[in-house]
Amino acid sequence: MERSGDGDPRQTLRLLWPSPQARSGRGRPPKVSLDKIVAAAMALADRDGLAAMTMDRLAASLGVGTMTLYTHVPGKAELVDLMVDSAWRELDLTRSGSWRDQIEHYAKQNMALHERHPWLRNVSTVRPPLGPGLLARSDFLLAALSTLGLSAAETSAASDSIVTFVDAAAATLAEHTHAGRVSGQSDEDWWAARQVFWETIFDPARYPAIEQAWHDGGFNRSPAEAAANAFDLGLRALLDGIAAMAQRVR
Amino acid sequence: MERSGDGDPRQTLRLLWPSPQARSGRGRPPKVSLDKIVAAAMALADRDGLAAMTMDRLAASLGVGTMTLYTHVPGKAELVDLMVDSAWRELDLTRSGSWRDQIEHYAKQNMALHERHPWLRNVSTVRPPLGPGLLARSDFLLAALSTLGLSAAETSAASDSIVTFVDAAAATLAEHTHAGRVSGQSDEDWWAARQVFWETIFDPARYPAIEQAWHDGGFNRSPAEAAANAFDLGLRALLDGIAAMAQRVR
DNA sequence: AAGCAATACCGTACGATATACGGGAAACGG
DNA sequence: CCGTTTCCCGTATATCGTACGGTATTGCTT
Repeated sequence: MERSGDGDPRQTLRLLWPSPQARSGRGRPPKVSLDKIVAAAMALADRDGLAAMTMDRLAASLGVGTMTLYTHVPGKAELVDLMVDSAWRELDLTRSGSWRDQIEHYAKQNMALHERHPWLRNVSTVRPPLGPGLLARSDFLLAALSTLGLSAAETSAASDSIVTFVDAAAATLAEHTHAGRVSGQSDEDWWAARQVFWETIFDPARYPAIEQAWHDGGFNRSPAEAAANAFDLGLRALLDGIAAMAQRVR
Repeated sequence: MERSGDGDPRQTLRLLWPSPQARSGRGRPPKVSLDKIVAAAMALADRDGLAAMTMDRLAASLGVGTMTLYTHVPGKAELVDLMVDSAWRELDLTRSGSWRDQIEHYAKQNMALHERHPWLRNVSTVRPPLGPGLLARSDFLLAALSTLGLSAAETSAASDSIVTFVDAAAATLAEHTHAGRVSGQSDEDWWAARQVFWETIFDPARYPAIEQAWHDGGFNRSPAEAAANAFDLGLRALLDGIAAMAQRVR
């Protein structure tokens, strides 16, 4: 599969930041609005996965003809961009507590977001749409980190690294939590394959460190628990490291 | 859009770990081998992007009929799985120096890998194919981290968190380094949109922290440089944090 | 030498998908 | 009532992945 999103960025921008031009009143009144299309697309992707979100099905779920969608959106890629920014706008970015509390709050919110919208992990996070959702997130993180006394470049890099880690970890965690419920691929197959792999194929002699970790109980947890632990430990370590850098500056 | 990879995991396993059954000699001799198909697919994706790697074009590049590919591979998803593991097998995992040196070596190798195979960022890293490449990587990381004296669960979580961060950061960096050279989307558009955005749309009053960071020169660097800085700083912080955890255990 | 079994090759056809095109319908102002 | 504007949507096309079934080429057996 490819990645979704990343339509013509100029088109996407125009849709994300609509100029407040009032409708002239002339012409046929719309049956659907852009907002409703995006909302319906998200609902469809939430329920059946991103692959099932086809223009045909989306139009049907709105009770309109397929080509009607193209009066409101230049193409599917731009629509996915809008879905992504709309999702980000759901984040509760209330500020409270120390910078660290704020970052951890962001991490939790991000987890919940991926839980609600599992399709987010199927959309590339590189070169995201420059919408209000993304900007609000950046603003939140930069504000939280700016209290640390790092240089502007370091603050920016720290923010980016947090975004990178948290997004990736949340996506992984959501994948395992949802456990293929919707992912378009039967989870039983995956588990069966995993079983077969460990019992039949895995060669302990060739991968001693893995064997050792297994023996020491490092893999006793379910994949979902393991992902959650990796999320927690990684975030803690990352923030500890950033805090230490700030300490050094003072 | 969508993500590639994630074919039937059982089929993929069978292909990743071929049993050493010698060909009987009977039957028509193959014109192509699985290895050649995977190599050609990677070359095609390297040059023209993953979206351009269609079964038709792949077959043509091998001088074979399209359906011939299906004698060697159950489907495209499985083929992408094989490409991914094959890419990971390119990592040079020579061990030398401290645990930290080893992790940093891994990070550099991973960067180079994404540089060579930009399409990797379009393939989901969740639930990766359990092939030799993935196992070698896990073994390398677990071995490096096992010297720290953490518990087995912590070691495993630390390894996972490093994988999460490094993969995501390397993918982001490669995206910006390649600068749309091949990504299937003209980079000029993106830059133009970015320009327009900052000059026309961005509202400083609404996003004070971003405005402040901009004013302080936090965005003076190119996106590629910024991504590289985020990679460096994030990895440093993450490893500092893990080292501190290990310190505390002793 | 002739038949047979096994294996690989591949042309054709089908269903799914995004979307270009162009005509038709509904509202408004004049 | 007519022209203009805006939106709706049926039809058609190009691109994919791949199911199906027939064909070609080899070694083995007799």
